[in-house]
Amino acid sequence: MKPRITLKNIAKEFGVSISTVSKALKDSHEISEETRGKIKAFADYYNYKPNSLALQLRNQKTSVIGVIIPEIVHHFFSTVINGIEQYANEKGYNVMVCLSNESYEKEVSNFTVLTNGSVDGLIVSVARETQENQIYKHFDALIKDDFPLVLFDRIIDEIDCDKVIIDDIGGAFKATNHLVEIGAKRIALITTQDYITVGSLRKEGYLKALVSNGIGIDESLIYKIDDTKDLHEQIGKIINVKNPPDAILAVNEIYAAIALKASKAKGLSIPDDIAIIGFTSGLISEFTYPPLTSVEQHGDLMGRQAAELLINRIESKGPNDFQKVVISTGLKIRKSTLSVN
Amino acid sequence: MKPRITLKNIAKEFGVSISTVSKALKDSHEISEETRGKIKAFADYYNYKPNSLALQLRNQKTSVIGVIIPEIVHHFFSTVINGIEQYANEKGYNVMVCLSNESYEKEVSNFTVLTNGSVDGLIVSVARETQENQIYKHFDALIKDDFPLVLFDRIIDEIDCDKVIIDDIGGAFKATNHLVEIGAKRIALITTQDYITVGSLRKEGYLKALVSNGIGIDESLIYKIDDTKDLHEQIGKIINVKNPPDAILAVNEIYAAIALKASKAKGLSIPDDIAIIGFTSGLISEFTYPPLTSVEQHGDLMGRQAAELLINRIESKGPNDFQKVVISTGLKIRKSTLSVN
DNA sequence: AAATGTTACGCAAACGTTTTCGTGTTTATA
DNA sequence: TATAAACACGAAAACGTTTGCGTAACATTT
Repeated sequence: MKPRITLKNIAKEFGVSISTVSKALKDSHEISEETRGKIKAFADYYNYKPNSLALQLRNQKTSVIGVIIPEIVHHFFSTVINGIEQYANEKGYNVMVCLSNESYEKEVSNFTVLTNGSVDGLIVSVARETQENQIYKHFDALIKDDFPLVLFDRIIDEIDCDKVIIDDIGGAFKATNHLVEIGAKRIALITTQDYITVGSLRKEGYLKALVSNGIGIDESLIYKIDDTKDLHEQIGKIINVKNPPDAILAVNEIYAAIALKASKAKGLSIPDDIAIIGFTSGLISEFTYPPLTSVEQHGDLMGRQAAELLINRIESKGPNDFQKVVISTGLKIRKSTLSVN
Repeated sequence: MKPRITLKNIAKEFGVSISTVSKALKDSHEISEETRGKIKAFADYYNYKPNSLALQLRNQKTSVIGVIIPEIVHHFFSTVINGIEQYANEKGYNVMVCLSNESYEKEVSNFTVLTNGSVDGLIVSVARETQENQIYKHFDALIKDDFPLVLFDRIIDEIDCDKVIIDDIGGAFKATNHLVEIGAKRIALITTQDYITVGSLRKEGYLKALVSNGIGIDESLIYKIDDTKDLHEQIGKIINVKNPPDAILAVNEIYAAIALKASKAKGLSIPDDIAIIGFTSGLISEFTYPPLTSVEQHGDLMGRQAAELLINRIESKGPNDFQKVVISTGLKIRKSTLSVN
């Protein structure tokens, strides 16, 4: 790569000082019209652009936001990034994305790299392993230094910072209510392991709805999927019993789609024999047969919110109280809960 | 935010020079065991970490890779980013993601920001608008300076740099052949506007397969979708005619899924009345009913390749010839082309 | 006793920029 | 004609780091 042209180069070219060049390029009245013209023409011709590293160092500001997420090949997270990027860009920030791959170690290493001055603030969704082990040292270090930090979706209550979450309880509540309304009696919940906060929150909403409808809680209808094992097998077992549930609430799109597939394979009719709702963020629900009723998560909005909180934090002088923003969900009703009759 | 601790702080604390501190922290033998110990303990206690901006400026290296893609809420692109991130990380690089949103202007502005010293190299998939207008000034500027650049998927032939592409021709060829093999006579192609390179390459493979099978080319079976208009309407028109095609090759998953939906709505049986194949990168194809046979694109691999080419370019001294790597596709056969009979 | 070697540190340049504060020269004012 | 502005520029510090070189003070060798 050719070395980039610098102020020093230009200065040498005209036998003037670096500061003269700098001022000339900034149209300072301190520099004569003549000198200014020459320098600007030259700089323009050689496509001079100030080295942003130097500027960042001098201004003690990078205008970069770091984002650490568990994975990127996941529709929900990409919509969030999209939202972050949109808002950040409007405000003149760039986005640096790092993946933890659900690993604690990787998350910590991302923290170390990003908080060494490369970014002005951090937006994080916690890795599964971190949630599992509950080791938050890397967060504590940031908090102690008042480093701008926003957690989203997979948050940690103990950490004192701005947070953005989906209204998981409300979403599951609405969905479960809907299932009750269409006549379901034995509503199964397909969820994640307990340490995944969103999983347990959705379970909470599910339980709340059952209670408020006077339906008894049947623990045997709550299935906790292990994401590291075969999904089709685990979910198949829920459907392939003598007396399967008459409705299913799945905490994500994949679980719901697999349950749908398994139900059809067993010859059950949907929604008449079994109604299915999934939390969603992707396009699958729309294209299954029948299409899946789903709890919509508005990842874009979540990303925008997170970015807004972070940038406010970065640019604010005084200490403000930390906020916890809740993004409400929508229930998109499709054929998997809508009897044609 | 609390100001971060620097070498200068530590130096002042112990009344030594900055260089002494720097050397002590690097375990230099030039510094006495005693001084070294004190300094390291202090630095450790206050969690000193060298400011990476300063290092980047000094070393003239950021260890950051810039990635510019048209959109991120797109399964294919997220898999590519995933691949890039994986490989980059293995090599000690970080990834900065920018979105062009298919806009020429945004792409240019991303170029400007990223090439001002923030990144060591750039991986780009060209925005639709740029392909449409064929204005490549921003690329030319980079090429002239030998700035490390890799194009992927949506590439520009005229630009002299490393490139990674999907074997679009081969993929479409294989898919079309498969359709012929299962007995299709009137194979429609649902593709994009011509200026989208991948679209026209896939069309090329489609045509090649027809020719090699001695099937006449019927231009009226080639449908060019306008992404800015209603997809369901445009694709519906293809199916809802007296004599619809008996097979469809769609250049992406969404087109294929919509065609499938429209066919079912019309009461056509799949694959017996109409067989469907889509290029894919997402999960939709797996969960439609029936599941869609698809041309798999291996975005992860593509990302890894792009990152590898770029990092080699960044780290290589002498000028090497530019490479064009072709990632081959797979044909995943599912029920949409597999008659149950 | 002189020469040499070792130890333990500091100085200063370099990366590229901005900006404050001089300062020498010219021009305008009293 | 002396004095004050106005003009046009340069020096240097600052952001935080690394590193080659210089050098005192002390230790060892011949």
